[in-house]
Amino acid sequence: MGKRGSYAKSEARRDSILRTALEVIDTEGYAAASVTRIAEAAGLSKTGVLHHFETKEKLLTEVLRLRDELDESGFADPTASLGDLEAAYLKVVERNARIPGMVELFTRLSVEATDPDHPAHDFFLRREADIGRRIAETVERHLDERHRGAVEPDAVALLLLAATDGLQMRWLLDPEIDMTAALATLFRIFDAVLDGPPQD
Amino acid sequence: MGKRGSYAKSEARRDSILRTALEVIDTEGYAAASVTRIAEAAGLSKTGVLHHFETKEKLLTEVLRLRDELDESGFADPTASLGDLEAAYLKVVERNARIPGMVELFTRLSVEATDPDHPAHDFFLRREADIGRRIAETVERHLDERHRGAVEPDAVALLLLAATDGLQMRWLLDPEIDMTAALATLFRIFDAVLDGPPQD
DNA sequence: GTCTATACCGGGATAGAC
DNA sequence: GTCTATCCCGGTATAGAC
Repeated sequence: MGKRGSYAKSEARRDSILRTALEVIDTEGYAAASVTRIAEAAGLSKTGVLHHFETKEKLLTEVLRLRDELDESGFADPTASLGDLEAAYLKVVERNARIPGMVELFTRLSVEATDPDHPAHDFFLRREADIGRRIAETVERHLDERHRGAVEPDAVALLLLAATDGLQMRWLLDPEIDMTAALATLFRIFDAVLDGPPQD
Repeated sequence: MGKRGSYAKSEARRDSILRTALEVIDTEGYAAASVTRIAEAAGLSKTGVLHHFETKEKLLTEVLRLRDELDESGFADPTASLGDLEAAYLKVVERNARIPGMVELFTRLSVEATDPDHPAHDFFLRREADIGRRIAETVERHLDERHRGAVEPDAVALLLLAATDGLQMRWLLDPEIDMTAALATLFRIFDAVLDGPPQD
């Protein structure tokens, strides 16, 4: 040992780079998601940044991971109600609607990561599974309080996530789209079905 | 004048190239969506293909436009019922679930075309508006028969389109996903709400 | 282990030669 | 109008300073 200091420094550097990248992309848009620009903003050279993350793709994957961590505060709660979930979810989407750069980064990486060989492939697979499971659990619990069997929680979770991604893509194409309103409508529809009379 | 024959020939060539491209992508996947491969399959040189379409992006945009034409037979009918729409819609998605190459092309272009300067930007803007309007009209008509005011048709159309795009993206990431089942569930939920008691 | 300098590669834009 | 030369830029690989 005696290397402890180095590890700590490296960790701090990585974190500092990621937070800088996050901010730069938020304020300057997706165009700022270049290694050069991020390095410049973080106060070191391009090579310096790459020393910590190896490739651009890995760096950006970590940026997304950090963003998720910061966003997650809301719907990580396993005891949340459906209303809590909706509120937390809409809050995140509403915030996203002000940072096209980050949404674009997320969407582009989502598509790239479709390739099983892409460094972010596993990240997205896990991410979708994790968030989906948490949503499904909340829906499941909601059903306990009323009546079961009407709708499969997994299907609701999948639809909610897919609709969100699709809306973000569409919003990038046409910023006039009101993502929050559309998702609020979807929640309202879910509510109507989940709270409706039990299926026979 | 005197060039009439050329125009006709050029039109025929364009069409033949597009149909070849469609088939090649369907059978060989997204990797086959290269100008070289398409040219080869269509029996002319790369330059020959580009002579008719200028850039790869414009060529691929036209491929998507042709695919839409071929798919549209189903839900172009302005007198269709909600059930008809659902059947036609699910048929298209079900077919897509067998041709990852075309879905990948569509998804990738969707994201690229997000840029207002992209040659396919207007195409996608118009496409989404057109299909959305048609869906909304069908929903609207469905509401006439029962009760209005419960849900805005435009919101339903937007959600359906967004969910479809999101599901396709997710399916590319994880082919285990059953897109058709998920969309069938969404239709079922829409039905439940639209057929429910009028809102007060 | 952290970081810089430099050079390389590929794509896209630009400009000038023909 | 085309073809080529050149340059810039972003990402990557290597050598070496500290």
